[in-house]
Amino acid sequence: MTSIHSPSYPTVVNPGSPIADRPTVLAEFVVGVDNVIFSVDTLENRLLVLLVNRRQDPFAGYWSLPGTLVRQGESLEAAAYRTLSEKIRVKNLYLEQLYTFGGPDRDPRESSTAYGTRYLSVSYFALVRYEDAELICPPESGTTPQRIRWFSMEQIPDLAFDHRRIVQYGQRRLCSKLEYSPVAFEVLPDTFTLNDLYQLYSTVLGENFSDYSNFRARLLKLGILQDTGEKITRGAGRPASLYRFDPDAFAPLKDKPLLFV
Amino acid sequence: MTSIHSPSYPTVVNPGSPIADRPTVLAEFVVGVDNVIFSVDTLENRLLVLLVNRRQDPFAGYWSLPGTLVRQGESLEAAAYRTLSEKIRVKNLYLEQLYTFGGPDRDPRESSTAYGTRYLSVSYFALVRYEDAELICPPESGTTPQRIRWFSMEQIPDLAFDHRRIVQYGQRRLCSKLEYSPVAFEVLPDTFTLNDLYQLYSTVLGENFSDYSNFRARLLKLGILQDTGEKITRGAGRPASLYRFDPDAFAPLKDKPLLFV
DNA sequence: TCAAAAGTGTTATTCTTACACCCATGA
DNA sequence: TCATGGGTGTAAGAATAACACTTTTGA
Repeated sequence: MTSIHSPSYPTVVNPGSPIADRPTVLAEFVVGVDNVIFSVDTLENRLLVLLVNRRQDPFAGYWSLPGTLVRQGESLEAAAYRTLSEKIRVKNLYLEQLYTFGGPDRDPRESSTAYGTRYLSVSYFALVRYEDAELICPPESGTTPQRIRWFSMEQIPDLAFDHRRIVQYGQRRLCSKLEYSPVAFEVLPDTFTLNDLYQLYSTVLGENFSDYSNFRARLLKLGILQDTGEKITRGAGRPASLYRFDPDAFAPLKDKPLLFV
Repeated sequence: MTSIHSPSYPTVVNPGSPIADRPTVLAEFVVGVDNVIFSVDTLENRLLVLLVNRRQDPFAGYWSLPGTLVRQGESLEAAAYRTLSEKIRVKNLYLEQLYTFGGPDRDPRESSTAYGTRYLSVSYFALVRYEDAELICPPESGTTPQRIRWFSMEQIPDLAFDHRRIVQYGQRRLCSKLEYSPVAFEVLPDTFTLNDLYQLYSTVLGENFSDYSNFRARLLKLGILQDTGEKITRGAGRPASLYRFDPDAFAPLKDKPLLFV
Protein backbone atom coordinates (compact mmCIF):
# COMPACT_ATOMS: atom_id res chain seq x y z
CA MET A 1 0.00 0.00 0.00
CA THR A 2 2.74 2.36 0.92
CA SER A 3 6.08 2.89 -0.58
CA ILE A 4 8.50 5.53 0.51
CA HIS A 5 11.94 6.63 -0.39
CA SER A 6 14.17 8.16 2.24
CA PRO A 7 11.48 8.63 4.87
CA SER A 8 12.25 10.79 7.86
CA TYR A 9 11.36 8.78 10.88
CA PRO A 10 10.11 10.38 14.06
CA THR A 11 12.85 10.56 16.64
CA VAL A 12 12.23 8.08 19.41
CA VAL A 13 13.61 9.33 22.70
CA ASN A 14 12.82 6.31 24.79
CA PRO A 15 11.86 3.22 22.84
CA GLY A 16 11.58 1.36 26.13
CA SER A 17 9.66 -1.80 26.72
CA PRO A 18 6.62 -2.40 24.60
CA ILE A 19 4.62 -3.74 27.53
CA ALA A 20 2.96 -1.31 29.88
CA ASP A 21 6.14 0.73 30.13
CA ARG A 22 4.47 4.08 29.65
CA PRO A 23 0.85 3.02 29.85
CA THR A 24 -0.47 6.55 29.58
CA VAL A 25 0.71 6.99 26.01
CA LEU A 26 -0.82 3.79 24.69
CA ALA A 27 -4.00 4.04 22.68
CA GLU A 28 -7.06 2.30 24.05
CA PHE A 29 -8.95 0.35 21.48
CA VAL A 30 -12.40 -0.86 20.80
CA VAL A 31 -12.22 -3.43 18.08
CA GLY A 32 -15.03 -3.91 15.65
CA VAL A 33 -15.57 -6.04 12.62
CA ASP A 34 -17.16 -4.70 9.44
CA ASN A 35 -18.30 -6.98 6.66
CA VAL A 36 -18.32 -6.19 2.98
CA ILE A 37 -20.87 -8.75 1.86
CA PHE A 38 -21.11 -9.14 -1.89
CA SER A 39 -23.61 -11.03 -3.94
CA VAL A 40 -24.30 -11.32 -7.63
CA ASP A 41 -27.75 -11.08 -9.11
CA THR A 42 -27.08 -12.98 -12.30
CA LEU A 43 -30.57 -12.43 -13.67
CA GLU A 44 -30.18 -8.68 -13.67
CA ASN A 45 -26.39 -8.67 -13.99
CA ARG A 46 -25.80 -6.61 -10.92
CA LEU A 47 -23.06 -6.77 -8.35
CA LEU A 48 -24.64 -6.18 -4.95
CA VAL A 49 -23.38 -5.19 -1.55
CA LEU A 50 -25.34 -5.51 1.69
CA LEU A 51 -25.82 -2.34 3.73
CA VAL A 52 -27.64 -1.53 6.95
CA ASN A 53 -29.23 1.76 7.93
CA ARG A 54 -27.85 3.15 11.16
CA ARG A 55 -30.26 4.11 13.91
CA GLN A 56 -27.82 5.73 16.31
CA ASP A 57 -25.28 8.45 16.14
CA PRO A 58 -22.79 8.93 14.79
CA PHE A 59 -24.11 8.84 11.25
CA ALA A 60 -27.69 8.03 12.28
CA GLY A 61 -29.74 7.56 9.14
CA TYR A 62 -26.70 6.78 7.01
CA TRP A 63 -26.13 3.45 5.37
CA SER A 64 -23.14 1.49 6.55
CA LEU A 65 -21.51 -1.90 6.42
CA PRO A 66 -22.94 -4.48 8.79
CA GLY A 67 -20.58 -4.63 11.72
CA THR A 68 -20.27 -5.50 15.36
CA LEU A 69 -17.92 -5.11 18.25
CA VAL A 70 -15.85 -8.12 19.21
CA ARG A 71 -16.94 -9.91 22.38
CA GLN A 72 -14.96 -11.61 25.07
CA GLY A 73 -13.61 -14.95 23.97
CA GLU A 74 -14.73 -14.37 20.41
CA SER A 75 -12.27 -14.53 17.54
CA LEU A 76 -12.32 -11.85 14.88
CA GLU A 77 -13.56 -14.34 12.34
CA ALA A 78 -16.29 -15.54 14.68
CA ALA A 79 -17.43 -11.96 15.11
CA ALA A 80 -17.55 -11.60 11.34
CA TYR A 81 -19.66 -14.75 11.03
CA ARG A 82 -21.92 -13.59 13.83
CA THR A 83 -22.62 -10.25 12.15
CA LEU A 84 -23.33 -12.01 8.94
CA SER A 85 -25.69 -14.48 10.57
CA GLU A 86 -27.56 -11.67 12.29
CA LYS A 87 -28.38 -10.03 8.99
CA ILE A 88 -28.73 -12.81 6.52
CA ARG A 89 -29.34 -16.53 6.26
CA VAL A 90 -27.33 -18.28 3.58
CA LYS A 91 -26.30 -21.78 2.72
CA ASN A 92 -23.05 -21.16 0.88
CA LEU A 93 -20.61 -18.41 1.53
CA TYR A 94 -17.00 -17.45 1.29
CA LEU A 95 -15.41 -15.22 3.90
CA GLU A 96 -11.93 -13.89 4.44
CA GLN A 97 -10.24 -11.01 6.20
CA LEU A 98 -9.89 -7.88 4.09
CA TYR A 99 -7.94 -5.13 5.80
CA THR A 100 -7.64 -3.39 9.14
CA PHE A 101 -8.50 0.29 9.26
CA GLY A 102 -7.23 1.79 12.43
CA GLY A 103 -5.88 5.26 11.94
CA PRO A 104 -6.97 7.83 14.45
CA ASP A 105 -9.87 10.07 13.45
CA ARG A 106 -11.72 7.45 11.48
CA ASP A 107 -14.60 7.51 13.93
CA PRO A 108 -16.08 10.77 15.29
CA ARG A 109 -16.70 9.08 18.64
CA GLU A 110 -12.97 9.26 19.21
CA SER A 111 -12.84 13.03 19.31
CA SER A 112 -15.77 13.34 21.70
CA THR A 113 -13.62 12.11 24.56
CA ALA A 114 -10.27 13.76 25.00
CA TYR A 115 -7.58 11.13 24.52
CA GLY A 116 -10.52 8.91 23.75
CA THR A 117 -10.82 5.35 22.81
CA ARG A 118 -9.77 4.43 19.29
CA TYR A 119 -12.17 2.58 17.03
CA LEU A 120 -10.40 -0.04 15.03
CA SER A 121 -12.19 -1.87 12.25
CA VAL A 122 -11.08 -5.24 11.04
CA SER A 123 -12.95 -5.63 7.80
CA TYR A 124 -14.03 -8.92 6.32
CA PHE A 125 -14.96 -9.72 2.79
CA ALA A 126 -17.79 -12.14 2.02
CA LEU A 127 -19.41 -13.49 -1.09
CA VAL A 128 -22.81 -15.15 -0.75
CA ARG A 129 -25.19 -16.85 -3.13
CA TYR A 130 -27.91 -14.38 -4.00
CA GLU A 131 -30.65 -16.92 -4.69
CA ASP A 132 -30.71 -18.34 -1.18
CA ALA A 133 -29.61 -15.29 0.75
CA GLU A 134 -32.51 -14.45 3.02
CA LEU A 135 -32.37 -11.06 4.72
CA ILE A 136 -33.37 -11.37 8.34
CA CYS A 137 -34.97 -7.94 8.46
CA PRO A 138 -37.23 -8.26 5.43
CA PRO A 139 -38.19 -5.33 3.21
CA GLU A 140 -41.89 -5.64 4.08
CA SER A 141 -41.91 -4.86 7.81
CA GLY A 142 -44.90 -2.55 8.09
CA THR A 143 -44.35 1.16 7.98
CA THR A 144 -40.85 1.18 9.46
CA PRO A 145 -38.24 2.04 6.91
CA GLN A 146 -36.14 -0.71 5.46
CA ARG A 147 -33.08 -1.31 7.61
CA ILE A 148 -31.13 -3.85 5.58
CA ARG A 149 -30.94 -4.20 1.87
CA TRP A 150 -28.83 -4.98 -1.14
CA PHE A 151 -27.42 -2.08 -3.10
CA SER A 152 -26.18 -2.33 -6.62
CA MET A 153 -22.55 -1.24 -6.77
CA GLU A 154 -23.57 1.46 -9.23
CA GLN A 155 -25.88 3.18 -6.79
CA ILE A 156 -24.21 3.10 -3.43
CA PRO A 157 -25.23 6.07 -1.29
CA ASP A 158 -22.96 8.08 0.98
CA LEU A 159 -21.79 5.74 3.68
CA ALA A 160 -20.99 6.19 7.34
CA PHE A 161 -17.39 6.40 8.56
CA ASP A 162 -14.81 5.36 6.00
CA HIS A 163 -17.04 2.59 4.73
CA ARG A 164 -17.00 3.70 1.12
CA ARG A 165 -13.28 3.16 1.06
CA ILE A 166 -13.71 -0.26 2.58
CA VAL A 167 -16.27 -1.20 -0.05
CA GLN A 168 -13.91 -0.10 -2.81
CA TYR A 169 -11.11 -2.11 -1.29
CA GLY A 170 -13.45 -5.09 -1.11
CA GLN A 171 -14.38 -4.78 -4.73
CA ARG A 172 -10.74 -4.92 -5.76
CA ARG A 173 -10.31 -8.04 -3.67
CA LEU A 174 -13.40 -9.61 -5.21
CA CYS A 175 -12.03 -9.13 -8.70
CA SER A 176 -8.68 -10.70 -7.93
CA LYS A 177 -10.30 -13.54 -6.02
CA LEU A 178 -12.39 -14.40 -9.05
CA GLU A 179 -9.36 -14.26 -11.30
CA TYR A 180 -6.99 -16.34 -9.23
CA SER A 181 -9.16 -18.64 -7.16
CA PRO A 182 -12.25 -20.78 -7.49
CA VAL A 183 -14.44 -18.62 -5.21
CA ALA A 184 -17.14 -18.55 -7.84
CA PHE A 185 -18.02 -22.15 -7.14
CA GLU A 186 -18.66 -21.42 -3.47
CA VAL A 187 -21.45 -19.19 -4.50
CA LEU A 188 -22.98 -20.97 -7.45
CA PRO A 189 -25.53 -23.74 -6.99
CA ASP A 190 -24.15 -27.25 -6.73
CA THR A 191 -24.75 -27.75 -10.43
CA PHE A 192 -24.64 -24.88 -12.87
CA THR A 193 -24.30 -24.16 -16.53
CA LEU A 194 -21.23 -22.63 -18.10
CA ASN A 195 -23.36 -19.63 -18.85
CA ASP A 196 -24.19 -19.18 -15.16
CA LEU A 197 -20.48 -19.12 -14.47
CA TYR A 198 -19.86 -16.73 -17.34
CA GLN A 199 -22.59 -14.37 -16.17
CA LEU A 200 -21.10 -14.30 -12.69
CA TYR A 201 -17.67 -13.45 -14.03
CA SER A 202 -18.80 -10.82 -16.45
CA THR A 203 -21.04 -9.14 -13.90
CA VAL A 204 -18.17 -8.78 -11.46
CA LEU A 205 -15.31 -8.17 -13.86
CA GLY A 206 -17.18 -6.08 -16.41
CA GLU A 207 -18.40 -6.87 -19.88
CA ASN A 208 -15.12 -6.98 -21.71
CA PHE A 209 -13.20 -9.46 -19.63
CA SER A 210 -13.41 -12.32 -22.07
CA ASP A 211 -15.30 -13.76 -24.97
CA TYR A 212 -17.74 -16.50 -23.92
CA SER A 213 -16.31 -19.10 -26.22
CA ASN A 214 -12.76 -18.57 -25.01
CA PHE A 215 -13.87 -18.53 -21.39
CA ARG A 216 -15.65 -21.81 -22.00
CA ALA A 217 -12.66 -23.43 -23.67
CA ARG A 218 -10.29 -22.38 -20.90
CA LEU A 219 -12.55 -23.57 -18.10
CA LEU A 220 -13.14 -26.95 -19.71
CA LYS A 221 -9.44 -27.41 -20.44
CA LEU A 222 -8.64 -26.88 -16.77
CA GLY A 223 -10.47 -30.12 -16.09
CA ILE A 224 -11.99 -28.96 -12.83
CA LEU A 225 -15.60 -29.22 -14.00
CA GLN A 226 -17.53 -32.49 -14.14
CA ASP A 227 -20.25 -32.77 -16.72
CA THR A 228 -23.20 -34.21 -14.80
CA GLY A 229 -24.79 -35.45 -18.02
CA GLU A 230 -27.96 -33.59 -17.09
CA LYS A 231 -29.31 -30.73 -19.13
CA ILE A 232 -31.47 -27.79 -18.31
CA THR A 233 -33.75 -25.82 -20.60
CA ARG A 234 -34.22 -22.15 -19.91
CA GLY A 235 -36.83 -20.54 -22.14
CA ALA A 236 -36.26 -20.98 -25.82
CA GLY A 237 -32.97 -22.31 -27.03
CA ARG A 238 -30.81 -25.35 -26.79
CA PRO A 239 -30.64 -26.97 -23.35
CA ALA A 240 -27.42 -26.31 -21.43
CA SER A 241 -25.26 -28.97 -19.81
CA LEU A 242 -25.07 -28.87 -16.05
CA TYR A 243 -21.60 -28.99 -14.54
CA ARG A 244 -20.31 -29.54 -11.06
CA PHE A 245 -17.07 -28.19 -9.56
CA ASP A 246 -14.60 -30.96 -8.83
CA PRO A 247 -12.52 -30.05 -5.76
CA ASP A 248 -10.30 -33.13 -6.14
CA ALA A 249 -9.36 -32.14 -9.66
CA PHE A 250 -8.66 -28.63 -8.45
CA ALA A 251 -6.51 -29.63 -5.47
CA PRO A 252 -3.27 -30.13 -7.45
CA LEU A 253 -3.76 -26.76 -9.12
CA LYS A 254 -3.98 -24.99 -5.77
CA ASP A 255 -1.37 -22.23 -5.35
CA LYS A 256 -0.49 -22.52 -9.02
CA PRO A 257 -0.57 -19.28 -10.94
CA LEU A 258 -3.71 -20.23 -12.84
CA LEU A 259 -6.05 -17.74 -14.34
CA PHE A 260 -9.78 -18.09 -14.72
CA VAL A 261 -9.94 -15.21 -17.10
CA MET B 1 -8.80 -17.83 3.96
CA THR B 2 -11.93 -19.55 5.05
CA SER B 3 -14.54 -21.23 3.04
CA ILE B 4 -17.46 -23.04 4.50
CA HIS B 5 -20.45 -24.85 3.21
CA SER B 6 -23.63 -24.86 5.27
CA PRO B 7 -22.08 -23.47 8.43
CA SER B 8 -24.03 -23.63 11.63
CA TYR B 9 -23.97 -20.16 13.08
CA PRO B 10 -24.02 -19.55 16.79
CA THR B 11 -27.47 -18.61 17.98
CA VAL B 12 -27.62 -14.98 18.90
CA VAL B 13 -30.18 -14.33 21.59
CA ASN B 14 -29.88 -10.60 21.75
CA PRO B 15 -27.97 -9.00 18.93
CA GLY B 16 -28.71 -5.61 20.43
CA SER B 17 -26.90 -2.44 19.63
CA PRO B 18 -23.27 -2.70 18.74
CA ILE B 19 -22.31 0.32 20.82
CA ALA B 20 -21.83 -0.13 24.53
CA ASP B 21 -25.12 -2.01 24.83
CA ARG B 22 -23.75 -4.80 26.95
CA PRO B 23 -20.33 -3.44 27.71
CA THR B 24 -19.42 -6.32 29.98
CA VAL B 25 -19.35 -8.85 27.15
CA LEU B 26 -17.11 -6.81 24.88
CA ALA B 27 -13.50 -7.81 24.64
CA GLU B 28 -10.93 -5.25 25.73
CA PHE B 29 -8.06 -4.91 23.37
CA VAL B 30 -4.48 -3.92 23.38
CA VAL B 31 -3.40 -3.39 19.82
CA GLY B 32 0.12 -4.06 18.71
CA VAL B 33 1.92 -3.99 15.44
CA ASP B 34 4.35 -6.71 14.39
CA ASN B 35 6.63 -6.29 11.43
CA VAL B 36 7.86 -9.01 9.12
CA ILE B 37 10.92 -7.28 7.73
CA PHE B 38 12.49 -9.07 4.81
CA SER B 39 15.74 -8.40 3.09
CA VAL B 40 17.70 -10.19 0.43
CA ASP B 41 21.41 -10.84 0.68
CA THR B 42 22.12 -11.18 -3.02
CA LEU B 43 25.77 -12.03 -2.52
CA GLU B 44 24.99 -15.13 -0.52
CA ASN B 45 21.59 -15.74 -2.09
CA ARG B 46 19.71 -15.75 1.16
CA LEU B 47 16.28 -14.44 2.02
CA LEU B 48 16.49 -12.82 5.44
CA VAL B 49 14.03 -11.83 8.09
CA LEU B 50 14.76 -9.51 11.01
CA LEU B 51 14.13 -10.90 14.51
CA VAL B 52 14.61 -9.53 18.00
CA ASN B 53 15.36 -11.48 21.13
CA ARG B 54 12.79 -10.94 23.86
CA ARG B 55 13.96 -9.90 27.29
CA GLN B 56 10.67 -10.14 29.14
CA ASP B 57 8.05 -12.76 29.69
CA PRO B 58 6.16 -14.18 28.08
CA PHE B 59 8.62 -15.95 25.84
CA ALA B 60 11.70 -14.31 27.41
CA GLY B 61 14.76 -15.47 25.51
CA TYR B 62 12.76 -16.38 22.41
CA TRP B 63 13.19 -14.66 19.11
CA SER B 64 10.21 -12.73 17.83
CA LEU B 65 9.13 -10.21 15.25
CA PRO B 66 9.93 -6.61 16.06
CA GLY B 67 6.73 -5.08 17.33
CA THR B 68 5.27 -2.35 19.43
CA LEU B 69 2.03 -1.28 21.00
CA VAL B 70 0.12 1.49 19.30
CA ARG B 71 0.25 4.87 21.01
CA GLN B 72 -2.34 7.57 21.37
CA GLY B 73 -2.85 9.51 18.19
CA GLU B 74 -0.64 7.14 16.25
CA SER B 75 -1.90 5.37 13.15
CA LEU B 76 -1.22 1.67 12.70
CA GLU B 77 1.10 2.41 9.83
CA ALA B 78 2.96 5.02 11.85
CA ALA B 79 3.45 2.47 14.61
CA ALA B 80 4.84 0.06 12.04
CA TYR B 81 7.29 2.68 10.77
CA ARG B 82 8.29 3.56 14.31
CA THR B 83 9.11 -0.03 15.18
CA LEU B 84 11.11 -0.33 12.04
CA SER B 85 13.01 2.86 12.69
CA GLU B 86 13.82 1.75 16.22
CA LYS B 87 15.56 -1.37 14.98
CA ILE B 88 17.06 -0.45 11.68
CA ARG B 89 18.15 2.49 9.58
CA VAL B 90 17.42 2.18 5.88
CA LYS B 91 17.17 4.44 2.91
CA ASN B 92 14.72 2.54 0.74
CA LEU B 93 11.91 0.40 1.94
CA TYR B 94 8.53 -0.94 1.04
CA LEU B 95 5.87 -1.45 3.70
CA GLU B 96 2.30 -2.62 3.64
CA GLN B 97 -0.22 -4.16 5.97
CA LEU B 98 -0.17 -7.94 6.04
CA TYR B 99 -2.90 -9.43 8.21
CA THR B 100 -4.53 -9.01 11.58
CA PHE B 101 -4.21 -11.84 14.04
CA GLY B 102 -6.65 -11.42 16.83
CA GLY B 103 -8.14 -14.70 17.97
CA PRO B 104 -8.30 -15.22 21.69
CA ASP B 105 -5.51 -17.30 23.22
CA ARG B 106 -2.81 -16.08 20.90
CA ASP B 107 -0.99 -14.41 23.76
CA PRO B 108 -0.46 -16.14 27.13
CA ARG B 109 -0.85 -12.80 28.90
CA GLU B 110 -4.56 -13.03 28.14
CA SER B 111 -5.14 -16.07 30.32
CA SER B 112 -3.29 -14.64 33.30
CA THR B 113 -6.12 -12.24 34.01
CA ALA B 114 -9.60 -13.68 34.06
CA TYR B 115 -11.63 -12.04 31.31
CA GLY B 116 -8.34 -10.41 30.46
CA THR B 117 -7.33 -8.02 27.84
CA ARG B 118 -7.00 -9.38 24.33
CA TYR B 119 -3.77 -8.88 22.42
CA LEU B 120 -4.41 -8.08 18.84
CA SER B 121 -1.59 -7.97 16.35
CA VAL B 122 -1.80 -6.02 13.14
CA SER B 123 1.12 -7.35 11.15
CA TYR B 124 3.01 -5.37 8.56
CA PHE B 125 5.22 -6.62 5.81
CA ALA B 126 8.39 -4.76 4.85
CA LEU B 127 11.13 -5.24 2.35
CA VAL B 128 14.37 -3.32 2.85
CA ARG B 129 17.62 -3.03 0.96
CA TYR B 130 20.18 -5.23 2.64
CA GLU B 131 23.24 -3.26 1.65
CA ASP B 132 22.25 -0.10 3.49
CA ALA B 133 20.20 -1.61 6.28
CA GLU B 134 22.01 -0.69 9.45
CA LEU B 135 20.88 -2.51 12.59
CA ILE B 136 20.57 -0.10 15.48
CA CYS B 137 21.62 -2.64 18.09
CA PRO B 138 24.83 -3.84 16.44
CA PRO B 139 26.15 -7.40 16.76
CA GLU B 140 29.34 -6.29 18.57
CA SER B 141 27.96 -4.80 21.77
CA GLY B 142 30.34 -6.17 24.37
CA THR B 143 29.45 -9.35 26.17
CA THR B 144 25.69 -8.93 26.07
CA PRO B 145 24.07 -11.34 23.69
CA GLN B 146 22.94 -10.11 20.31
CA ARG B 147 19.41 -8.73 20.51
CA ILE B 148 18.59 -8.03 16.89
CA ARG B 149 19.75 -9.87 13.86
CA TRP B 150 18.93 -11.17 10.44
CA PHE B 151 17.97 -14.82 10.12
CA SER B 152 18.07 -16.73 6.91
CA MET B 153 14.60 -18.12 6.16
CA GLU B 154 16.10 -21.61 6.21
CA GLN B 155 17.23 -21.37 9.82
CA ILE B 156 14.50 -19.57 11.68
CA PRO B 157 14.35 -20.68 15.32
CA ASP B 158 11.22 -21.29 17.36
CA LEU B 159 9.46 -17.97 17.62
CA ALA B 160 7.39 -16.35 20.33
CA PHE B 161 3.59 -16.24 20.12
CA ASP B 162 2.20 -17.13 16.69
CA HIS B 163 5.04 -15.33 14.96
CA ARG B 164 6.13 -18.30 12.89
CA ARG B 165 2.75 -18.31 11.22
CA ILE B 166 3.01 -14.59 10.58
CA VAL B 167 6.41 -15.04 8.98
CA GLN B 168 5.07 -17.76 6.70
CA TYR B 169 2.17 -15.58 5.73
CA GLY B 170 4.61 -12.77 5.00
CA GLN B 171 6.72 -14.98 2.78
CA ARG B 172 3.70 -15.86 0.66
CA ARG B 173 2.93 -12.16 0.31
CA LEU B 174 6.51 -11.40 -0.63
CA CYS B 175 6.41 -13.95 -3.45
CA SER B 176 3.21 -12.61 -4.94
CA LYS B 177 4.38 -9.01 -4.56
CA LEU B 178 7.49 -9.80 -6.57
CA GLU B 179 5.46 -11.55 -9.23
CA TYR B 180 2.77 -8.92 -9.68
CA SER B 181 4.33 -5.64 -8.71
CA PRO B 182 7.56 -3.74 -9.07
CA VAL B 183 8.57 -3.95 -5.39
CA ALA B 184 11.97 -5.21 -6.34
CA PHE B 185 12.96 -1.76 -7.58
CA GLU B 186 12.18 -0.22 -4.20
CA VAL B 187 14.88 -2.30 -2.72
CA LEU B 188 17.53 -2.35 -5.39
CA PRO B 189 20.07 0.46 -5.73
CA ASP B 190 19.09 3.29 -8.03
CA THR B 191 21.00 1.66 -10.86
CA PHE B 192 21.44 -2.07 -11.04
CA THR B 193 22.32 -4.79 -13.47
CA LEU B 194 19.84 -7.28 -14.84
CA ASN B 195 21.74 -9.90 -12.93
CA ASP B 196 21.16 -8.06 -9.66
CA LEU B 197 17.47 -8.15 -10.43
CA TYR B 198 17.62 -11.79 -11.41
CA GLN B 199 19.48 -12.73 -8.24
CA LEU B 200 16.84 -10.98 -6.15
CA TYR B 201 14.04 -12.81 -7.87
CA SER B 202 15.64 -16.22 -7.78
CA THR B 203 16.63 -15.87 -4.14
CA VAL B 204 13.07 -15.11 -3.12
CA LEU B 205 11.19 -17.29 -5.56
CA GLY B 206 13.58 -20.23 -5.63
CA GLU B 207 16.03 -21.43 -8.22
CA ASN B 208 13.61 -22.77 -10.78
CA PHE B 209 11.40 -19.76 -11.30
CA SER B 210 12.81 -18.82 -14.67
CA ASP B 211 15.78 -19.11 -16.94
CA TYR B 212 17.99 -16.00 -16.89
CA SER B 213 17.77 -15.39 -20.59
CA ASN B 214 13.98 -15.57 -20.63
CA PHE B 215 13.72 -13.37 -17.56
CA ARG B 216 15.96 -10.85 -19.24
CA ALA B 217 13.99 -10.84 -22.46
CA ARG B 218 10.67 -10.36 -20.66
CA LEU B 219 11.91 -7.54 -18.48
CA LEU B 220 13.44 -5.65 -21.38
CA LYS B 221 10.31 -6.13 -23.50
CA LEU B 222 8.21 -4.54 -20.76
CA GLY B 223 10.06 -1.31 -21.45
CA ILE B 224 10.17 -0.20 -17.83
CA LEU B 225 13.96 -0.23 -17.58
CA GLN B 226 16.17 2.56 -18.85
CA ASP B 227 19.66 1.63 -19.97
CA THR B 228 21.88 4.23 -18.32
CA GLY B 229 24.65 3.58 -20.85
CA GLU B 230 27.04 2.96 -17.98
CA LYS B 231 28.66 -0.38 -17.38
CA ILE B 232 30.01 -2.04 -14.31
CA THR B 233 32.70 -4.69 -14.04
CA ARG B 234 32.46 -7.21 -11.26
CA GLY B 235 35.47 -9.50 -11.07
CA ALA B 236 36.28 -11.35 -14.21
CA GLY B 237 33.85 -11.34 -17.06
CA ARG B 238 32.13 -8.98 -19.38
CA PRO B 239 30.92 -5.72 -17.83
CA ALA B 240 27.20 -5.48 -17.22
CA SER B 241 24.93 -2.65 -18.31
CA LEU B 242 23.43 -0.61 -15.53
CA TYR B 243 19.69 -0.04 -15.72
CA ARG B 244 17.35 2.26 -13.91
CA PHE B 245 13.65 1.63 -13.17
CA ASP B 246 11.42 4.02 -15.09
CA PRO B 247 8.29 4.79 -13.03
CA ASP B 248 6.73 6.81 -15.86
CA ALA B 249 7.00 3.90 -18.24
CA PHE B 250 5.50 1.65 -15.59
CA ALA B 251 2.58 3.92 -14.70
CA PRO B 252 0.32 2.85 -17.59
CA LEU B 253 0.97 -0.81 -16.72
CA LYS B 254 -0.23 -0.31 -13.18
CA ASP B 255 -3.12 -2.59 -12.20
CA LYS B 256 -2.60 -4.55 -15.39
CA PRO B 257 -2.21 -8.28 -14.91
CA LEU B 258 1.46 -8.23 -15.75
CA LEU B 259 3.88 -10.85 -14.62
CA PHE B 260 7.54 -10.34 -13.78
CA VAL B 261 8.18 -14.04 -13.85
C1' DT C 1 43.99 -18.42 -23.98
C1' DC C 2 40.77 -19.85 -20.78
C1' DA C 3 37.08 -19.40 -17.67
C1' DA C 4 33.78 -16.27 -15.89
C1' DA C 5 30.12 -13.12 -16.48
C1' DA C 6 27.02 -10.96 -19.64
C1' DG C 7 24.20 -10.90 -23.45
C1' DT C 8 21.80 -12.79 -27.96
C1' DG C 9 19.30 -16.02 -30.81
C1' DT C 10 16.46 -20.07 -32.11
C1' DT C 11 12.95 -23.25 -32.04
C1' DA C 12 8.94 -26.01 -30.66
C1' DT C 13 5.10 -25.63 -28.20
C1' DT C 14 1.35 -23.65 -25.97
C1' DC C 15 -1.92 -19.68 -25.12
C1' DT C 16 -4.62 -15.95 -26.51
C1' DT C 17 -7.83 -13.54 -29.34
C1' DA C 18 -11.20 -12.61 -32.38
C1' DC C 19 -14.02 -14.40 -34.86
C1' DA C 20 -17.34 -17.45 -37.81
C1' DC C 21 -20.16 -21.09 -37.67
C1' DC C 22 -23.20 -25.16 -36.23
C1' DC C 23 -26.89 -27.35 -32.97
C1' DA C 24 -31.23 -27.90 -30.36
C1' DT C 25 -35.28 -26.04 -28.70
C1' DG C 26 -39.84 -23.20 -28.02
C1' DA C 27 -42.86 -20.11 -30.05
C1' DT D 1 -38.97 -21.49 -39.69
C1' DC D 2 -36.96 -18.29 -37.04
C1' DA D 3 -35.18 -16.23 -33.04
C1' DT D 4 -32.89 -17.75 -28.94
C1' DG D 5 -29.68 -19.75 -26.06
C1' DG D 6 -25.95 -23.22 -26.27
C1' DG D 7 -21.82 -25.15 -28.17
C1' DT D 8 -17.69 -26.00 -31.59
C1' DG D 9 -13.85 -24.74 -34.68
C1' DT D 10 -10.14 -22.20 -36.56
C1' DA D 11 -6.37 -19.44 -37.81
C1' DA D 12 -3.11 -15.44 -36.80
C1' DG D 13 -0.29 -13.85 -33.51
C1' DA D 14 1.87 -13.66 -28.87
C1' DA D 15 3.88 -15.74 -25.02
C1' DT D 16 6.67 -19.55 -22.91
C1' DA D 17 10.38 -22.69 -22.11
C1' DA D 18 14.48 -24.94 -23.01
C1' DC D 19 18.22 -24.46 -25.10
C1' DA D 20 22.76 -23.32 -27.69
C1' DC D 21 25.57 -19.77 -28.71
C1' DT D 22 28.45 -15.35 -28.91
C1' DT D 23 30.78 -11.38 -26.69
C1' DT D 24 33.80 -9.06 -23.44
C1' DT D 25 36.47 -8.97 -19.74
C1' DG D 26 40.32 -10.42 -15.88
C1' DA D 27 43.64 -13.57 -14.71
